[in-house]
Amino acid sequence: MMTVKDIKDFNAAQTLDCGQAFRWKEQTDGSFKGIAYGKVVTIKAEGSDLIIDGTDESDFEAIWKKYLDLECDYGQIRKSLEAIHPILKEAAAFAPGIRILNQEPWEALCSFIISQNNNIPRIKGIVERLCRSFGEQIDEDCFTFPSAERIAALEPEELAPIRAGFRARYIIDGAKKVAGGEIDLEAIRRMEINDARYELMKITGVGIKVADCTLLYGLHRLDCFPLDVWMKRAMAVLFPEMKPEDFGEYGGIAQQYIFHYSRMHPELFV
DNA sequence: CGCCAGGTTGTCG
DNA sequence: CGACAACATGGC
Repeated sequence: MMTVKDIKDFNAAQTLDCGQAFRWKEQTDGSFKGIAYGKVVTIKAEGSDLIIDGTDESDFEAIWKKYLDLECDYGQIRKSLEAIHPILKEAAAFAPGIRILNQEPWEALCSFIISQNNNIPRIKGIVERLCRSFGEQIDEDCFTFPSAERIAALEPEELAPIRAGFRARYIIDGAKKVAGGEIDLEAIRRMEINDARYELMKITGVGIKVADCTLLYGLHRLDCFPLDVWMKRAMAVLFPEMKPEDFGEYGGIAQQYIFHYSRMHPELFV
């Protein structure tokens, strides 16, 4: 158990249930239980403190501090974003505790391949079955996200039980290219943004949007601004005069504020 | 039943 | 080049 005192600009629900990650489950007490980097933890806020159950100082320093992006000054970033547009200011004020997670790159890539033409509850279900079927069991009812190597060895029919539909062969193609070294996610992390996109789009089933989600959520490229159906609506209705690049080096964080704000206010788009 | 969901692909004109 | 159906699956 670890307590992080006096934490600012972080809210577990806003961060873990805003559509950037698909494996965190809200518990009856309002905490969130999840798995990353092979470890299971439960995260909750108590007043201005952040409590992480199932970890210790060493794992916190090695994993969770980075995973939750606690080293980044979101107060400062939010202030700079708020100056860009009044509606962005409103969206940021609506969920000021959102942070962009540092997810495992392959998990982010695979999860967003699954996300295409799909809805969030069903994405969560497919990811859950994927982990339960092919991940490593950590404890009762807890499984890791299966490695690219594990998935690369499967035939499409073996993925049928997770009910990913037409995405099954995309998942396997991605796994083969990552496991085989044809695509080096850590090298992509440091590439110029368009080269990075081009590399990821060598995978069948990865277009610009899945590439940008992988870059933002898996490789922490905060300037990536993924445009899904919600963001396209939001841009057309709320920011008609703006383009993604106008949101600057922290556009990805702006995108997450806007995405969450839009999903919580569907009446804006009827 | 038809439409939609954090899209992408292949195929037309 | 741009438009558009098809792609599995499940909820409404």
